[in-house]
Amino acid sequence: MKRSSEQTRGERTRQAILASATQAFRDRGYERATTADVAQGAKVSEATIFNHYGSKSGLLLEVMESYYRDTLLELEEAIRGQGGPEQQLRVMVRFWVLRVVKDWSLARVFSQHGRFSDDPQVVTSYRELSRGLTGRVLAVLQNLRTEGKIGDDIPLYLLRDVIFGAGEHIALGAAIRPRSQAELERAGEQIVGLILAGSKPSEKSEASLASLEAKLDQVLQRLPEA
Amino acid sequence: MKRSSEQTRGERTRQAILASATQAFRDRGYERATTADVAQGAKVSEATIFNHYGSKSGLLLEVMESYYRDTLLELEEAIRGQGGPEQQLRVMVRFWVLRVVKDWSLARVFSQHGRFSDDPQVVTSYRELSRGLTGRVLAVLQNLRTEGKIGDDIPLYLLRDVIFGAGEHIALGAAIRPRSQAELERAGEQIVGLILAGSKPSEKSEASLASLEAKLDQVLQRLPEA
Amino acid sequence: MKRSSEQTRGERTRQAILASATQAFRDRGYERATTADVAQGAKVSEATIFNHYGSKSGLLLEVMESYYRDTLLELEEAIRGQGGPEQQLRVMVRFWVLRVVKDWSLARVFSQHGRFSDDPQVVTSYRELSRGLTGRVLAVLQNLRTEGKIGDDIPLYLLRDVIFGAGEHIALGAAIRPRSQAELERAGEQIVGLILAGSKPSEKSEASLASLEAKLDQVLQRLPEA
Amino acid sequence: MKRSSEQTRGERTRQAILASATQAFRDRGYERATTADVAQGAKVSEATIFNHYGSKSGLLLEVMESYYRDTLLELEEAIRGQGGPEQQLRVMVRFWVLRVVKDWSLARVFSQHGRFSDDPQVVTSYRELSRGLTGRVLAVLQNLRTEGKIGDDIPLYLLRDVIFGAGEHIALGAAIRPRSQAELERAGEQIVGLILAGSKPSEKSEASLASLEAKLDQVLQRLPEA
DNA sequence: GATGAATGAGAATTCATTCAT
DNA sequence: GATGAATGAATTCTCATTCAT
Repeated sequence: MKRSSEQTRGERTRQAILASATQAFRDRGYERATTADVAQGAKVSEATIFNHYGSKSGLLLEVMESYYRDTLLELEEAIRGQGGPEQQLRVMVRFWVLRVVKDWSLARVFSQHGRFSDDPQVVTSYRELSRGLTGRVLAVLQNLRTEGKIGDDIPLYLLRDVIFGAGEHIALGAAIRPRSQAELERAGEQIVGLILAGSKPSEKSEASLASLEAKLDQVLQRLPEA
Repeated sequence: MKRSSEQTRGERTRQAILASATQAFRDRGYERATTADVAQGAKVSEATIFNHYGSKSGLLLEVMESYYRDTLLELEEAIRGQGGPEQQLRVMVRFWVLRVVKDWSLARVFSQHGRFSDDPQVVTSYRELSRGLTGRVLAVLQNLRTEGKIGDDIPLYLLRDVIFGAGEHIALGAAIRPRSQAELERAGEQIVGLILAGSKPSEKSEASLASLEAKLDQVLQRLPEA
Repeated sequence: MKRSSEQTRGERTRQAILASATQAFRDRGYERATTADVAQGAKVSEATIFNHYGSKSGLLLEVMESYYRDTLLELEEAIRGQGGPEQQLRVMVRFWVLRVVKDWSLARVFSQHGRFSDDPQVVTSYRELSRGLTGRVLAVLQNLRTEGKIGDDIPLYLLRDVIFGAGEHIALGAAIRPRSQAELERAGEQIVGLILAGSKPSEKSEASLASLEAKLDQVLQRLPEA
Repeated sequence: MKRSSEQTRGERTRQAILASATQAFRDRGYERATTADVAQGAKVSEATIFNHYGSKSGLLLEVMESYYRDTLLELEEAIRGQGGPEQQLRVMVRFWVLRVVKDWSLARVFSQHGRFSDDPQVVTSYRELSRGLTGRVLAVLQNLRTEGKIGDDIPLYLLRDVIFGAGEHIALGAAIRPRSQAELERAGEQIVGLILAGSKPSEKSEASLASLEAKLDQVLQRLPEA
């Protein structure tokens, strides 16, 4: 009995369990999702789950890792070939808002248990994984600062917190009063707008307008009167 | 055996349970805090808890209500007598950041179970209570818009989400790398700065753009026709 | 609803559980006796067992302590008022043989898990308890040595091992081919006989021979010449 | 790929499993040694164990048989060419003490499960096997009795129980306070000494000496003073 | 008002065993 | 011969909840 894909039976089972667990954690949270739920969802026996993942927290670990891996891959994909850091930031924030709206519950499970799990591996792994994501954003913010688009007086971590925190709260609101994709993208744009406008070096922007004006004055002086 | 305060014995017991439960939920989260923990902390038997609060979720309900009531009271206190809405916003954000850093775990318990509890009363109540808090912020933001300090193009709920979301993420970061009170207050200031600067109506920059355009018109006039 | 004895309900339940557990461990051994078995035997729910004893190994601990306490008490009772150490030893060995025949399985559970339990309390406690018992025997052996009835060349611990080991093996044999109480008491006597005869200082038998010879000389002197 | 010995692959696998199982039972006891442990130790899959031995208790059966077979062989080897039965007894006891000290845990597994296994084959087989061993000792004791070195009043099974029981208890003590090989051999000698001295035909025994002495005293009283 | 005592309904985890390949 | 994969049946333990006193 062959399969088109080259997965072994075991591999397929693992995937089924992982998918079912992801769903279960999303729907019911970690503690209320039981291994029996997951087994049922994956159409395997509970014992099979333990054969593959060792423990419930081992399952969480892999759900987390797989989820972050995918997310990071999609994020890279989304910003590939985007021009400057500003454009990258726009894409990232949009991406993040949409993603967190879709998967808010899951993200919350990760952030809760990634911090407080009894299983130290979960904690360690979560820290690394989430750093992978936020680090990506911090890097772009750093580029923007280098380009002079973000002032020196505001710490980047704060902007990062604004991005991720606002994203989450939008998701949270969206859970109660659903919003269209367009609205969400717009919200993403506006967050970026807020950040760039609110944190741009203040003297400088007015300064450059002023500098333009000064140059125009020079042009005017050199031109004959109308 | 008298008591200076006029609480009955029952009332004192209720308070002890409430305090213990608050602590337990803060320390261990709702699911992992057991009624036995709470009973031990309050130095009463488990049965007494059920006499007073009927169920574990009933206990959560009262913890939540009592916490929000206190918080809202303190918030009102803090902004009492503050001048304009801008100043009020500053105070509120600073208050919120400090509060959420202190009680992040508890806030998370509320927000998690306020949304997903099996007990519908908890859900209903949470919605109202948190609206009470965010509504307070929205009102001030509305005032700022009326004063022309916030542009029409950015929805206020987004600014609210930025405030609350950023606050939470700062708290979250502070749990790993603790920050001094001064730093936190500064972060609060900067969030307000970001919001006000980033969302201020664009007349100002339009003003200088207009001035530039006027000058360009002059240039065009002085140049010979093509 | 009163009880003739002054035990509380809880106390009665504890006793019932203890009795049932003792029986279950005796009948099936520790690992194969389940907490469900014990609960059924005590006519309580499984949860009640855990309320009272905390864990299965906690239950074993108390079964062990209670059993040793009783046994030691009965032993003291049995040797109370017995004359010299030799008589005491006889009583003890007889007691021990009868006891171990009756409770061989239980003793084996203790000795197995008292040594290899994962629960360190069980191990510690077992060591103390069994020392209490064997110590009693060693003390009597020591007295016998002081009285010159046991030679210096044989270590007492060996005699102790003979007593306890032979007792167990008799019990073991009795499990296959049952023996009457009289037979068992006789076996006890014989073990003591073996020990006293086999380990008595060798000079002594020569001494008494010498004493006999001396007396015979006296007799000869008093008798008329042939 | 050749092998010097002529074992087939299957045979080699069987051996590896047997060795690993023996070790596992010794280290962890029957119940707590899992088939997974055994498989890991033998570097085969769990399924292979079942191919070869059918069940866990089938595995125990073969471990037991193989162990007793080896032990009996070594015992025969040890007493081969030893002179009289007394010398044979000495060798046997010494052998047994050393062996049981080394393999006390394993012996205990056999004796426990040989008696109480659910698998009747294990029980039957254990009975035969252990009879093979103790029978060997009984035979020698019988010879000693025939030689007049053991009195008629003490049953031989009791002496056998003393030998095996004392051996086990010495082993048990040695597990806590390790003893040198010399000490153990000495203990073996002393047990034999005890048995031979303690059970030798009673003509010379102290009881009759005492009785003789008593009669002499009577004679002396009836005789006139010298 | 308070509590000692008891419990039902799970929960995760273990483990010998089977079977298709 | 060997094994990867799967599983049924337990098993210990937890916890909110009830109720007689």
